[in-house]
Amino acid sequence: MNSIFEHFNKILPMAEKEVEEITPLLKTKLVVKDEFILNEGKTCNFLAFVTKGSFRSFHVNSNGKSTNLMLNSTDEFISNYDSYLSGLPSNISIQAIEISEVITVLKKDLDKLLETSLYWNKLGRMMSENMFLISKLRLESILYQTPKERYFDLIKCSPEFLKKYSLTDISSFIGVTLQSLSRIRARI
Amino acid sequence: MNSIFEHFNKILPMAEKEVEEITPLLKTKLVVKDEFILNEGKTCNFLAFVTKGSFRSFHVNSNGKSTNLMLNSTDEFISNYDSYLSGLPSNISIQAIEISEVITVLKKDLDKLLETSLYWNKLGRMMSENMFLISKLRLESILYQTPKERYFDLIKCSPEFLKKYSLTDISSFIGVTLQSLSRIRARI
DNA sequence: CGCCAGGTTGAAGCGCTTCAACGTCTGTGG
DNA sequence: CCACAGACGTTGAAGCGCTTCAACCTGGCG
Repeated sequence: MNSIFEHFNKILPMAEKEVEEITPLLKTKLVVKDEFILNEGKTCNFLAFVTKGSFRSFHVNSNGKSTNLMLNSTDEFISNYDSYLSGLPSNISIQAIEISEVITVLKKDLDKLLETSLYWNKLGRMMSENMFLISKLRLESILYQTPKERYFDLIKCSPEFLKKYSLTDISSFIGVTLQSLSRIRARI
Repeated sequence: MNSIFEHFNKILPMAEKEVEEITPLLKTKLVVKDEFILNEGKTCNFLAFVTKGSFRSFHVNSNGKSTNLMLNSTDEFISNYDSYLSGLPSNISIQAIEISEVITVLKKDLDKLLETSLYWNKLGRMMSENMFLISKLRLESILYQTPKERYFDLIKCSPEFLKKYSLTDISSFIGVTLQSLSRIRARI
């Protein structure tokens, strides 16, 4: 549980009261390689915090083409946040890339805290803001940059990406085929 | 002021107290055609609610290519929300497409309300959630769909788009050149 | 009338996709 | 210890869609 408390504390320091409120709501879960923690078509009724391993969130479009929306690893939250917020079915699936461990909390439990607690509303607002910033960064890189620029920015800003994820997953994240990424890498 | 109150009330009903808190912070502003209400490089220290007219938010990349991030019209908020949240310089400019009117509120004033008010924290969280949903929808349409699909989805879901905005602005919003959009439209 | 903004159309070129073949590394079973 | 399969990545060739540069059309306005 410690890593998720540290994470919350970094965003907005918790008092004793908040620790007591959230602790009974948290569940630790082991996930095997290739296991799905969310399936397209189901509503995402939880948030999960990665304590070990890594995950890919991907969408399959009407032509059967699969695209990685997000790649996430330790100390990051994974969920289909729009399905979580709206209660609508998820249009993405989330799958473990390797053997992993997550801490989960259910929406129905968090919603109870949001009714009255200023702390959890502030934290919720800050987390939504953060989700927004991540989503907007991703949108801007797709809108403003070429695949080549996206790749080189990615490995410049977070070189560990290449170690954490396969080129197949990275190419899908960048929005090109594996072959194109291979050629982008070849002509350095 | 009425339209922004209606907007807030739709998201989360206000009590007398909240109306009194927010009213002195709101300023109405007229904007002429082509006027910038935010310039790239400046920090966005306000939120603006459109009561009349329309705006485009656009980015100019390192090659000088300009791309419309958002197109907005009446009863919508405009701001560079990430610059607003982070305090960092904006990477986009916001320009009036036609003669317009907005209601603005400054971040420093809103931040004061956020310190103590449960209402404004709830509303802030819901607005962040909404900004996130908009940004994610946009990201997904760019990531998962072809320009052709984006265009036809756009005019199917909001036919008024074609009346509100020029094809030049729409093409830049969709992420193709004006010429390509023209050809997409031609081969129906 | 002439100008200009907004949109269309044509032709050449480039980048990404697709399909396909081929390397390379790793784990597994004979 | 070798043979083989399977996952992952590279490379080749053909094709398609978008871009670029350019010419042209049209309606609105001074």
